[in-house]
Amino acid sequence: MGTFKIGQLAAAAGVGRDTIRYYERNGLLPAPDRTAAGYRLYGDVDLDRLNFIRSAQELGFTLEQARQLLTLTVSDTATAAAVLEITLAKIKEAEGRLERLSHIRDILRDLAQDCPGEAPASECPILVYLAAKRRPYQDKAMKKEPPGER
Amino acid sequence: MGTFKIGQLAAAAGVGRDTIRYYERNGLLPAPDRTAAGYRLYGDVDLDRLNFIRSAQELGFTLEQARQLLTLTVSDTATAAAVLEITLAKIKEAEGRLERLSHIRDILRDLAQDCPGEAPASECPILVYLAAKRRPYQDKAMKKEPPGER
DNA sequence: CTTGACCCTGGACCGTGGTCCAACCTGCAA
DNA sequence: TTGCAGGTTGGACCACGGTCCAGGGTCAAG
Repeated sequence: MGTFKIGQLAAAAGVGRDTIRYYERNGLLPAPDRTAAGYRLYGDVDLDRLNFIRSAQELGFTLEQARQLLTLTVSDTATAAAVLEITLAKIKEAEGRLERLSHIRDILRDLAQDCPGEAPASECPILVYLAAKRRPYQDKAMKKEPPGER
Repeated sequence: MGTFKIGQLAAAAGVGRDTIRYYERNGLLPAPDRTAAGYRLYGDVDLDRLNFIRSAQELGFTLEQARQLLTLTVSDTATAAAVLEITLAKIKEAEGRLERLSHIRDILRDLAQDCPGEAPASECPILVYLAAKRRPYQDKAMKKEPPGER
């Protein structure tokens, strides 16, 4: 407990020194006190914050979302509803990804099943599938959100 | 049929001109013939290649993998086994992601369920979860592969 | 002849989450 | 005193898959 320099905090949290400075630059950690020589000084709260961030990342939150969640934890006017909103959005996002991804897995699995090990690649149903005609592209003038599973 | 300039190919494939030049630089499309003025000239095979790439991307393949798959389709010595290998790896990858992601969704769903809409944020189980102590970090000296769902 | 649409090149820039580097300063031990 | 581990800064660089831009050339229509 007490105060650490950046290397100690980094070691305790399992991140790099640069990561801590990066978080500071991006508003995930407050600018810490400094020694006379300019060394950053941290306390247990900072370790807690780093751990919070890591937990949030493991749940798929971006750093920006982690920042928002941290703001809510220290706010004394925020209600749980704000946290719930972020979380519900994350759940929807996860479900969308799950659906797309399991669809992809199903297609790949079916194709792989029919693939004869020997035999020239040209007969492989996977390549046949990929080479199959697509409906010709029509504009829709939509931008954003490229293909892939996300 | 016949030959297009880059803008026509781009429109037909539903990608940007820059994307086509980017693919060329990265070996996904062969360097095309040029007019006397230096304009790129494409044919139907190029459209097929672009469509192949888009299909591959939709199945979650990276451009590098798409490039490998394209190489296999034109190779006359390659066997289906090589394609299968890439595909099986992709399936395993998809399954890993699915597992991690559905685990995340489950946790978020449980937390969201217990979250009281009104009430100060500090009582929200989501924030409580994120603020919970982690087992202190011990080195393991492993690098690579940060947290998150991937 | 000019206009506009299209094409060329090389290079910068985007988001995300860092990582690495040079050049310098500090604090402690031998 | 010197060495070395640690700290400081600003800025460059990584993957990935593009996107955009400036400064020029080309080509057909009016």
